[in-house]
Amino acid sequence: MQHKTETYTHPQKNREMIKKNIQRIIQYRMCLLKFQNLGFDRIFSYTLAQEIGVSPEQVRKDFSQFNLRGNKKAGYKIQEILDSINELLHKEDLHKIILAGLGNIGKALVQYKGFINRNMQLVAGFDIDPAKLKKNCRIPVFPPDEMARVIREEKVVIGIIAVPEQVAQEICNQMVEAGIRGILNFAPIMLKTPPDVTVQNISVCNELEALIYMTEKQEETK
Amino acid sequence: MQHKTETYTHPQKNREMIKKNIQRIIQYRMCLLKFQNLGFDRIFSYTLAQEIGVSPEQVRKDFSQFNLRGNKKAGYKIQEILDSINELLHKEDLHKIILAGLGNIGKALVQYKGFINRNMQLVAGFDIDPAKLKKNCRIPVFPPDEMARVIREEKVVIGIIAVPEQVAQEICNQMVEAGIRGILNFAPIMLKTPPDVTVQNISVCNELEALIYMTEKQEETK
DNA sequence: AGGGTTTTGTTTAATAATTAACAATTAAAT
DNA sequence: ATTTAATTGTTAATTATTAAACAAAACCCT
Ligand SMILES: NC(=O)c1ccc[n+]([C@@H]2O[C@H](COP(=O)([O-])OP(=O)(O)OC[C@H]3O[C@@H](n4cnc5c(N)ncnc54)[C@H](O)[C@@H]3O)[C@@H](O)[C@H]2O)c1
Ligand SMILES: NC(=O)c1ccc[n+]([C@@H]2O[C@H](COP(=O)([O-])OP(=O)(O)OC[C@H]3O[C@@H](n4cnc5c(N)ncnc54)[C@H](O)[C@@H]3O)[C@@H](O)[C@H]2O)c1
Repeated sequence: MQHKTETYTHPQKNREMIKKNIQRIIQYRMCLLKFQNLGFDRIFSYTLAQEIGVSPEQVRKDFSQFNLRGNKKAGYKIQEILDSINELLHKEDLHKIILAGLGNIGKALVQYKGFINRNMQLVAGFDIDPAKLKKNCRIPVFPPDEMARVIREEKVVIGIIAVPEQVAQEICNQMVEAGIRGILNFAPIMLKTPPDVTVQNISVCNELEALIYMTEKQEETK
Repeated sequence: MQHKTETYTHPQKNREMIKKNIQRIIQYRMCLLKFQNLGFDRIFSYTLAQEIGVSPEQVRKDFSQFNLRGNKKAGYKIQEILDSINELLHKEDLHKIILAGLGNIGKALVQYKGFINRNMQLVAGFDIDPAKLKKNCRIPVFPPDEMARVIREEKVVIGIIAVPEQVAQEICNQMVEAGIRGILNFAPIMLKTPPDVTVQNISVCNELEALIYMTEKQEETK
C-alpha cells in the first residue's frame, strides 16, 4: 500500500478546539441557571470553576475569549452572562432538527421534553419501517426518500442519526446531500462527511468501556 | 463570599488524560474490526489515522503508550492489536451494569442489543414507578431502596443514571454509597462524587447546541 | 471620602499534547 | 543474497492548553 508522504495537516483541529470551548460555555450556562434558581444573582469564577471541575483561571479565560465580562470585586452578573451566552448560541431562534430512525433511541428522543426549553425542536422523523409511519407520534414521520424534500422545505441544518449501523453512512450521505450541516450520530461508526459538515458521535458503549477501564485501573493501583 | 486562596490543583486532570487516550484506543478497535471484516489482516498507522481523523504519529504514539506493537514495514497485525486491546479493556470478563430509571432512555438501553457483543450486561434496573416493575422487561427491575442490596450481591461497579434531573444526585449518592465506582450520567446536571468515582456525562442537548453553534459559525464566516 | 480587600482580566510561565523527524528494521523485489 | 522501499517507534520540536501571577478596578466598610 502506497501512502502520501507530504506533511500531514489537520483541518479539523481548529474546529475541535472551538467545539471544546463552546461545550464548556454550555456547561457554564447550566451551572449559572442552577445558581440563579438558588436565588443568586452574581457568581465568581471560583464558584463556577469548582462546580464544573476546572480552574477559576480557565473560567475567566473562557469568558474572556467569548467576551463575557464580569465586574472586578463583584464577579459575574448571572443574568447578564446568561443573556450573552444565549445570544452567542443564537437562542433567540428556534432550531429545527430532523431525526432518522425511530427505533429505541429515536423514540426516546421524540418523547424527550427537554428540547423545547432550549429552543430546539424535532420537526420530522424518517423511518423505513411502515409501522413507524402510522404510529401516532409527536412528530410527523416520513419514509426516508422524502428526507431531501423535508430538509429543503423546512430549511433544517441539523440531523440526528439513530438508524442501524449498516445504513448509517447511507443516511448520512442523504442528509448531507440535502443540506444538513451538523449531525449527531448514535450509530457506532465513524461517518465520512465533507469537511464543512460537523459530526458529533454519542457512543454509550464506548463511554461505558472507558468507565470500566478507569475503575479497573484504579482498583489495580490501589 | 470568602474563597480559598491557596494554589488550585486539579486532581481530575491526569484522569481526564487517561480517559481521553483510552477512548481513542476504543475508537481504533472499532476501526480495526471494520477492516478485519473487510478481509484485511494488517493495517498501517496511516490508514487508521485517516479513518478516525487523527495523525498517523498520534496512532503510533497511542499504540506505543499502551504497548501495542507493530511490525516495521508491515504495519500492525489487526488480530494481534485487537487481542491486546481486549486484554487491556479486560474483555475476557463480563462487565455487569445497573440502570437507574426505566423511562424513555432507560427503556432504549434495556432494548439495546449491542452490549452483549462487547461483554457488557445490564443486570438490574431500578425505578420508583410501580408500573415499571411489573413490566415484562429483559432485566429484573426493583424499587430504588433495593439498589444497595443488588449492587453488593451482584458486585456491580458501573451504573447508568437515567432518572429525572431532580433525583439524579440522590440516586448517584446511593450508588456511590453502595459501591459503584463509575457512572454514566444522562441527567443534565454535574454530579458531585468522591474523587475516586469516575463520571461520564452524556448530554444530547449540549451536543446539539454545540453542533448548532458550529454550523452557524461556519455560515457566518462563509 | 478613602483605604483595604477582593476579584477580574490579561500577560507570562508552565505543562501537556501533538506533530515532525529520523534512525532502526524488515518485508518484498530482484 | 542483496538491495530497495516503506513503516514503525522513539526522540526532539512545536504547538496548544492550562495555570500562575499580578496589575487594575471597584465594592465595601469605616
Ligand atoms: N438503543 C440504545 O440504547 C443504543 C445504544 C447505543 C447505540 N445505539 C445505536 O443507535 C442506533 C439506533 O439504535 P436503536 O436501538 O434505536 O435501534 P433500532 O433497531 O431500535 O432502531 C433503528 C430504527 O431505524 C429504522 N431504519 C432502518 N433502516 C432505515 C433506513 N434506511 N432509513 C430510515 N430508518 C431506518 C428501523 O426501522 C428502526 O426503527 C444504532 O446504530 C445503535 O447501534 C443504540
Ligand atoms: N429522553 C431523552 O431523549 C433524553 C435526552 C437527553 C437527556 N435526557 C435525560 O435523561 C434522564 C431520563 O430521561 P427520560 O426521558 O428517560 O425521562 P423519563 O421521565 O421518561 O424517565 C425517568 C424514569 O425515572 C424514574 N424515576 C423517577 N424518580 C426515580 C427515583 N427516585 N428512583 C428511580 N427511578 C426514578 C421514573 O419513574 C421514570 O421511569 C433525564 O434526566 C433527562 O433529562 C433524556
